[in-house]
Amino acid sequence: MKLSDQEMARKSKLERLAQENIDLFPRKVESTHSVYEIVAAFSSLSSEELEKKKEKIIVPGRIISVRKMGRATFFHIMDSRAKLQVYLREDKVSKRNYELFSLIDIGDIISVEGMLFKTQTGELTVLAESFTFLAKCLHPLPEKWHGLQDVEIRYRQRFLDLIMNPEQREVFRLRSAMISHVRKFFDGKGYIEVETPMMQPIPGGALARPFKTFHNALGMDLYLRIAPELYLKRLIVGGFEKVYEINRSFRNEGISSEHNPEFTMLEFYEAYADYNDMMDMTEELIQEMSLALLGKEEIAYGANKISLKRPWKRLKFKEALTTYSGLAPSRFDDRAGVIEFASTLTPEKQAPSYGKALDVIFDKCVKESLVQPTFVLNPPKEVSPLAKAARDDPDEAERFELVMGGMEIANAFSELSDPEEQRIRFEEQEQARKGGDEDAHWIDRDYIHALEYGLPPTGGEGIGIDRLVMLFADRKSIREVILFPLLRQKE
RNA sequence: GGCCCGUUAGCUCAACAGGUAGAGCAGCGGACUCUUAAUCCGCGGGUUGUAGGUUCGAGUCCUACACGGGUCACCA
Repeated sequence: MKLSDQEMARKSKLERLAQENIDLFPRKVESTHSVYEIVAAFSSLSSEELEKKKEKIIVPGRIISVRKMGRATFFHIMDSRAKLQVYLREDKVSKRNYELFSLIDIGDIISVEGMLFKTQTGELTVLAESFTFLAKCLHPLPEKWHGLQDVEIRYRQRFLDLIMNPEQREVFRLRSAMISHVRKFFDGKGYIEVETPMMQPIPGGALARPFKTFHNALGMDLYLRIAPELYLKRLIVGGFEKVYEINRSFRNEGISSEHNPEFTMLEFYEAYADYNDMMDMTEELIQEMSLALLGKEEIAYGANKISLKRPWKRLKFKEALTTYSGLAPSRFDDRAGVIEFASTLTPEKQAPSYGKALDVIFDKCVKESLVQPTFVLNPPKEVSPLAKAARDDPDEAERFELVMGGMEIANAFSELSDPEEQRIRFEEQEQARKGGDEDAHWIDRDYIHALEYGLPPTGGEGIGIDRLVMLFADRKSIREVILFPLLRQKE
């Protein structure tokens, strides 16, 4: 790897530091505060108050800017949440140490010991008495004014993105807070958090293509899970009334601004509940989350404002089709015509049936129109092999999809609990699979066996956490809310 | 996978119609003890994504490839 002139300069400074007998990789640094803690605790104090306090602090951080003026230097250090100015004077730190400081570059990590004061412009600043070298940054940092813009570098070298772009750090801080909120919410309702297999002999719980792997010792094919659903329902059979899991699922499909091959899903199941209860709980969870983390019930998403005020719109799947698809309601009576129409939307794959065709039309023509949170109720049963049939129509499923900002955020149903019907539905899926539908559900006999021990009436739901973060953080690409999104290998 | 767009110094970007690749920041040297996009003086830094082609001459035109973005398809 060829070094640039700037990298050579940094490397030679590192060597000179080594010659000065400075520990280049110290094991531990004592500190009294983080940068953020200092800013939070002392910013509001006046010069006089700081003077009186004589607070001596030791604070570590990364140098992000330097302004040298002869025998004095101002620079800023930062931590993940704040930055702090340091004032370094030759007469305070000794001539030798002041010269040593010239071996330190923007990007290096140091700790500074000194007293706090305020400059003439009122900025909280550390008057340094000494500094300790903690780590060398061997590459120049991106430009201070524009930061790092190149999306490819931002994703491939996320650490650089995080160093340079504070708003990006905030996205991931928000993501973390959202996940904490989810846990608090369910723990508070008496749910227990569980972990179910990510490697499964039969990938179930959703209609999607899996990643395949192999266990050497057992000589056994395994699949990365496409959903935790069937295992969570086994736990309901086992007697846990309320379970949730928040973790990764994997789908071997296209990558887009709404799809990453591995993504984080919240799934929760509650015995003696149905999909109506799930709707109430979803509204409550997301609305409270917004109030708690964003301080409001309305979120800005691109040019749109999304109101999370309850209750949210509830719309029958068929109504959604007739209202938003642009097709006259009467056209939906012509089953062959609907299949024909759906096929024009997906020329590479003919919709094999009426239910599938309706689903295609919903995806292509309806979803993007639903910006405000909308529960789309009762989609075709045939695309919902794990849901109970609707109470008033045997062709519909007792299921909803929550659509928001044009994206599907959640999917829930009153769980199918009749083992015999489940077996028939699996067999129908098997037929579709044989007919070339690679996404059709596999037959999971062990799951049917579990159902035979009795699954109580159960409501269950999955929420796409990444997409929810996109909405809360106002990001248009799922890669912006996943720390390390999958990219093609370079070279 | 199809189509469109992009790839120039460490970073952010210029370079008209094909005619010696530039700027700001960053870096290096110098001046400067309240600066904060510090300021002032000087200097270095490029296989223009890769490989070919057209041309007297290619960052610029053509072809292929790589990577990224967008979009459609596939898919939640």
